[in-house]
Amino acid sequence: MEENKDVTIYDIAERLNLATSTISRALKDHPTISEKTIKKVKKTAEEMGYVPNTLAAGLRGNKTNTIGVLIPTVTQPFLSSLISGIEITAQKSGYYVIIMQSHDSYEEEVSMAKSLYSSRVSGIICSLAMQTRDTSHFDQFVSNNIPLVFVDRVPKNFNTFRVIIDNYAAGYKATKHLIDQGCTRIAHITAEFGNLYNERKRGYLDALKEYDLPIEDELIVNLAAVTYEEGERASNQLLSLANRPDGIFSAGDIMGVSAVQCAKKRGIKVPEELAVIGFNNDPISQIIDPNLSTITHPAAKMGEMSAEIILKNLNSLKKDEVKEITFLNTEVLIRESSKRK
Amino acid sequence: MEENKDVTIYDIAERLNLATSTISRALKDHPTISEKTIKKVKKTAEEMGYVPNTLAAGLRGNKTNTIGVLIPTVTQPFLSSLISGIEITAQKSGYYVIIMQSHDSYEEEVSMAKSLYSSRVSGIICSLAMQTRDTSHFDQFVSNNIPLVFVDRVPKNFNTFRVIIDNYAAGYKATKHLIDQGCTRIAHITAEFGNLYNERKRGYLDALKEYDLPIEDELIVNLAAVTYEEGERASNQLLSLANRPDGIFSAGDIMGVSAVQCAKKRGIKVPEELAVIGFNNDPISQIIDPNLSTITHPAAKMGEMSAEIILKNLNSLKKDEVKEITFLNTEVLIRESSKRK
DNA sequence: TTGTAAATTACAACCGATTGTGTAAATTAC
DNA sequence: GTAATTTACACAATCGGTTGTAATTTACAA
Repeated sequence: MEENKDVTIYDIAERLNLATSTISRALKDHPTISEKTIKKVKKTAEEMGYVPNTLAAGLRGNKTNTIGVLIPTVTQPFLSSLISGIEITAQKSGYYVIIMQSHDSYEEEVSMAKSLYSSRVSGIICSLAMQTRDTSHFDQFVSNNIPLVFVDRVPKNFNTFRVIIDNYAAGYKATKHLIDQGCTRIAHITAEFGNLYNERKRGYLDALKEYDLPIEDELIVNLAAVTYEEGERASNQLLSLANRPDGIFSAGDIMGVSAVQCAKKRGIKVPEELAVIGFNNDPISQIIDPNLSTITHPAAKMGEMSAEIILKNLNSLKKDEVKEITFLNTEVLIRESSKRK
Repeated sequence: MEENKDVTIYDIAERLNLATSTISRALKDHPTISEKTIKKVKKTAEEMGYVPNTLAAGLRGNKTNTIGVLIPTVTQPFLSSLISGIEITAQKSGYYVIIMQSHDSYEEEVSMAKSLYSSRVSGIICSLAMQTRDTSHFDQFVSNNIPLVFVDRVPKNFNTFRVIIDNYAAGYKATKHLIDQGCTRIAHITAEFGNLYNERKRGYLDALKEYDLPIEDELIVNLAAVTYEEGERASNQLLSLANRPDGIFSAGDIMGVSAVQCAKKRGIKVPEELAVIGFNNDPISQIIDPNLSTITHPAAKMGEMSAEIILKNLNSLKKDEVKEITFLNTEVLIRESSKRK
């Protein structure tokens, strides 16, 4: 049984009576190799079915043309769009993307960061797991000048590139929109972890303060998980209040959608009796009836930016340099669930 | 500026006055190394901050503990769930997943297959691009005994592992369900490419034949793309017919959802005047009002199975062996959009 | 024709882990 | 106490490109 042994540059060199170094250089259009030789080598390589061995090249050069992506999960619309943006941008520059899911677990994130380092990724893009408090598992990248970009869920005290939206401003804008629509008792559904949600909440609180609207504990529900079921629980809780809110700003579309559906089930009219605005502009927000107003979250764009930052800093990175933070725009997307005027 | 040079087994060997071979074996609990030595080596490795170099190991062993995943896009719910299933299963066995998106382009798929081969993936899982007709770019994997699994969108004449659902049966079941609900004039929205859609359509046609229901060209719409907009176009076309259908079987949930929404806009009652069933059980199918009946598509499970097949066949693969096809179950998920009885 | 610069290609070390084979030391057998 | 095993580790080749430097050839002017 003939094992199909891979064709290497040695085989090509032998066939053409050239040195392997010449083959190697010819294949990448090195200026010191003559046109004729380059053409000849490429043709022969093609004929022999040569496929470069990325591992060998990576080992020698200690780099791999691979960008590691470490995110909680690939199944959330925001994150899969993020990946898509990263992948497309990386692809254009001949880079691969290797994806790992932390499933929001700190332990998995640590282990995967190690794995990514071990496979010598050229750069790493990460959105932190919810459980993550300590980020020292990323130190190895920094101390070895491997570009590291945090996206969306970023650590607070860590000097790396960050690509984020202004969650505070977005939270403020969302709340302000409800106020503009005439809401006077506005509830907030959020999650109990992560700076990201805190910022949105801060925006919510500041908007209420600015317009002298009531800030009450019973109007703020902290969820343990961002799921439809949890959102349902929160919505029911809010809509059962003696003094029911007339507006809900939900820090995620899933919860926003569940709020709309809960209201419908209870015969509460949306947006007349209850205006709802979500966050993210997930596909479901356009499907629900009435359509869910929301805050746009430029997922693909954030992916592109992150990948571009990696690519730009592949060689030029310096350990102690201050890394910039990239803010992307969000917009209030007014749809039926909150349009009263 | 001190470059943090990576710690290698050579460094450990020097520190302990042992041979690199001993270090290498000790780190993986090789039986010929004594307990004491193993303990000592591991402790020192830990202390020195040793991180194995996956590339070197891969080059030497010509294997990489990496599974390549080549799919049209990561942003479709079905595919992101598929990835998730693959990733979780691979992870358990210490395998990484490297993801590439063909964006349904044949050229990109060819180029990416080359890339994956070039990076010496241990196995590859692929769902074909819509444009793909010829699959010879996968021959290299077969001839080099690299396990190859096609999922969902699989080629017809290619002896490899395949993990699929029975699209014919599913199409039949969906149509049969509408018939059971009393529909007598059933339309079908499908896409104009790929065996997968053809099979669903075949099931649809056979169900109609069996119950002597009309099969008419005007009731079958072939879309050029699986998007909401196209679905909307198709739905409007169907609902404008002089002899309007009373049931629609859509080969995807996106189109099913758009059908429901079109009907609502036109004041056609769902399910009373129009029963709709989709395909895939995407998240949006649960959000739309009325909820969309659909066919379950076990995405995560298919991912798990595919990864398991790869893992099982890493070493034992033989070129000309016949590869089995794995069929997974689908079920009719009856929800409001089609429930008349 | 000779000399010098430029163009082209060859040589060989290197990246870091793996592994077949060889060997010295330790243990057991008789 | 010596031979036969067993145990524990060392040696060195290997995987396949990459790259600094040396060597050779070519080109062209003087």
